[in-house]
Amino acid sequence: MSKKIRTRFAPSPTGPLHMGGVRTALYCYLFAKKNQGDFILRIEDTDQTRFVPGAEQYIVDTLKWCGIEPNEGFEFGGNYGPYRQSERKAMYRKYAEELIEKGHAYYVFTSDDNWPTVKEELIKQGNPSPKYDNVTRQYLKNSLTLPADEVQKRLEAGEEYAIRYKMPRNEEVRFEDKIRSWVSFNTNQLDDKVLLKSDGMPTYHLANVVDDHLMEITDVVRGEEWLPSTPLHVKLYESFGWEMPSFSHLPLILKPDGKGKLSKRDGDRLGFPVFPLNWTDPETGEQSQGYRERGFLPDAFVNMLALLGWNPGTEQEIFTLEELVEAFSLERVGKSGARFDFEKTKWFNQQYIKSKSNEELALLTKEDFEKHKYEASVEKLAIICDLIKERATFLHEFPSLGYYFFEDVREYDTKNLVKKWDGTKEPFFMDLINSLNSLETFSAEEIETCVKTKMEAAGLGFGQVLPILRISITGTMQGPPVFSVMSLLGKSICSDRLHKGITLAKSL
RNA sequence: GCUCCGUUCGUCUAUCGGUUAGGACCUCAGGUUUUCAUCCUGGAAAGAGGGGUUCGAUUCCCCUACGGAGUACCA
Repeated sequence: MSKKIRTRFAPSPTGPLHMGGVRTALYCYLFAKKNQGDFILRIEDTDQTRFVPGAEQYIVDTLKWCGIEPNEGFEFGGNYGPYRQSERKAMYRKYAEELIEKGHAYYVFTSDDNWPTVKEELIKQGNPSPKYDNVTRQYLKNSLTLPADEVQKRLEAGEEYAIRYKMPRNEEVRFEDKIRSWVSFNTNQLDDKVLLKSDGMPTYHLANVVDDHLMEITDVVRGEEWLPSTPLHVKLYESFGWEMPSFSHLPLILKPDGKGKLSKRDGDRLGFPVFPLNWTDPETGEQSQGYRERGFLPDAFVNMLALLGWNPGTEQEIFTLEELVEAFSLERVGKSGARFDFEKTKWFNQQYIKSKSNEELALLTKEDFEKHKYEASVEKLAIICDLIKERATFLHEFPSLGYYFFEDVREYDTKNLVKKWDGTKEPFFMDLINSLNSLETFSAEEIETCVKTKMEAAGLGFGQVLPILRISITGTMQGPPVFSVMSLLGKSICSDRLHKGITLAKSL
């Protein structure tokens, strides 16, 4: 019996969760669920200077909206807490010191740490990125170069210090990435990363390894930007003597045009959201629109994200969350970055809107209708949704697509009305109105047969009658079948609008 | 600069040495629909370049080019 699979999503609360982050969370979730495992949310807030109020709640809200709720974690409970690293602060120093005892790390006292100045000097000399590494540390002031008794004295005096990892020289570090297969680095390229900062907080590197171990994480699924620091994490596991999790580094989501990864700027520039939910920056008050508020269904958003970088190897494109869980595997995640395509994203949403039942849509859009002061029962809304859903890409389009069910025609397509109208048709339409008024049930079928018989009797064709009818009723040549619209509108409104339409036609 | 990762239609991608290189978005042309949308049919559209290995490479290896990420007491 192998260990239970446990994955974690570990964002830092520095702002709204980017859609790339959501995708990482989604893949973590899918992988865990696929293997009957647990999905955990851990907040990585070890850099307290970058904390943004509201960001943690945003993460929680996003996961909930997407339907990928953690089994345990921040705000979700569990036995491995606390799940916020700032609340775990006290425990990290012990682990850093364990490394020092084992000879894998060393102290750097803040008071005489000459690295910042040395580094600046090296940059001036043309070294693009000087490293605090196994060579330079010999010439820098730290517990390796200071006399042992002095180090001891300073420690006892309570001097402030940071702890750095002592990266060994010329060692090959290999690890297997589930997406990229074997990756190797030489430690000579690596530097002595800070493990514990002088404020007592761990850096990501220490915290992530310690917490993943303590939380019994079996599979680390994270963004590609972590690939270069993975050898350090591997060395850390080795130094502690801990079992290593598997690693999977996800490719980036790229901007639709040009170069580089997708950023908030691209969304503003090209007119699409990059965040799942609305976000107001607490500092600047700047607003960013979310997918939810833009009228996207969470399942469509999730489906799109899932296929951006992963594919099942079949031609299926529409997946429920359950189906995604069933079909998912990390091995089928692509290696290269995927350019984001908003057109395709819209297509997904359209597919999901079409596939929803009329009742679901009614419930989903009720609020949008009410925002426009359009009140109707869910039953009636369902009928309206049925008529317009194939014409909608976004949820919020429903009210405008069906506004004429709630208020008078705002704007007439006079161009087409003029084209189709001539005075000789007036008697026909007056007669038609009378006949319609005498109809029993005013059902779509009944209206249609009525119009047809009248038309035939008068020797008129669809093309001569329908456009006028349609424009009178809805103002436009576009839209759902007129007879259904008329039926829903009812006899008296139709009669009124027809009269109005004819009057308008005559005046043009 | 250095390290690592990557490279199939405009975009997302399938292909695990032999295919007319398949699908989807977009796009174009038809058809259904009184209109629009939906839907259906069809078209256009791809293996970065150069070397190998092989009877045979999109597929395996190397080089080049290009792209990306990292290079903080940020995550």
